[in-house]
Amino acid sequence: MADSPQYMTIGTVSKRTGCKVETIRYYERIGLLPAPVRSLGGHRHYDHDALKRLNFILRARRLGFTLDTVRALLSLADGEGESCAEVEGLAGSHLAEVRGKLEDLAALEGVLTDMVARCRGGTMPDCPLIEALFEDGTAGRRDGWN
Amino acid sequence: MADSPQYMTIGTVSKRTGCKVETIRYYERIGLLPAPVRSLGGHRHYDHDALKRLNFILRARRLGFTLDTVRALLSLADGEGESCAEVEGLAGSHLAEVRGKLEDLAALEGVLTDMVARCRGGTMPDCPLIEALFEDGTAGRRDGWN
DNA sequence: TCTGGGACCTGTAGTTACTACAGGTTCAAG
DNA sequence: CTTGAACCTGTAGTAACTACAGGTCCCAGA
Repeated sequence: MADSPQYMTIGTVSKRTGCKVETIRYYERIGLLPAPVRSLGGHRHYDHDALKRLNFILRARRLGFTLDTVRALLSLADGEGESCAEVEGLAGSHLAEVRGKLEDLAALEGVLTDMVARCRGGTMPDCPLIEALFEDGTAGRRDGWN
Repeated sequence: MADSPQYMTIGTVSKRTGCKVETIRYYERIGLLPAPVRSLGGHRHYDHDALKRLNFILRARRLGFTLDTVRALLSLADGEGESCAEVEGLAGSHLAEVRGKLEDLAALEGVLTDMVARCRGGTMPDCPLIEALFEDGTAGRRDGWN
């Protein structure tokens, strides 16, 4: 509204969305954003729809959806498919995943808290935390954690 | 005890630890595991210390420590440093991270649950979940989520 | 003693979701 | 017309593995 009437440069879009310039180009490369029109010199010019679409992507990402799921969500939003039911399916299974991760993390937190607590006070070798890692004892329930 | 008296092949180690063969070789390549002795033909032969060390790594990974932190933990376990205090530092800051992620995930779960609930029943376009992603509304507090 | 095939070897490329260059071109203000 | 910030492409790096391809070794059974 206050910047430029008909188009935005990639830098402007970046500032408005908080998404880095390289990431915007990346989203275009992998086909999440359509290729925008270009200036004579080859600079990208974006319109408001592009901004809306990028914001959609960014919000979905913030909610933890993978880019593949975002792609699916976008094509549903674009009108392919029966929409609501499918969207609910995608969101539902993502939600299940999130709940699984929550459980794992909570368990992890417990074990770590324990370990750190046992550590308190010592300053010499034979650290109980190191020992705990060497001894057996199933801590944290499954892999896939970074 | 029941397998082979003096050495184990990489496959045996894999079965005993649940760690894939390729991952074991990977850990060796990046210097987390020492290079084992080799047979005349070039096959790796592991002893019990190697098994212990690998189990240490795997447990630390299950607790969500990064390989870099595991490396630090291992060198502390190997006797470099004052041990306990430093270990507590590493574990403590990891714990803080885990707690941060827990908070984020919990917030996420709330928003997703809401969205999915709002979706219930509909089968036509104008899905409220898609709408929610297009509209403004700060959902999920920070990035870094996959 | 020979042989078949499963286990092992190295080295490279793919995965996810970006980020960070290098080396060059364009745009717009002064 | 000149600067220099912003833009361009293309490639490589990040974490922590995983998955080949193409070849070699080992050992149990005949």
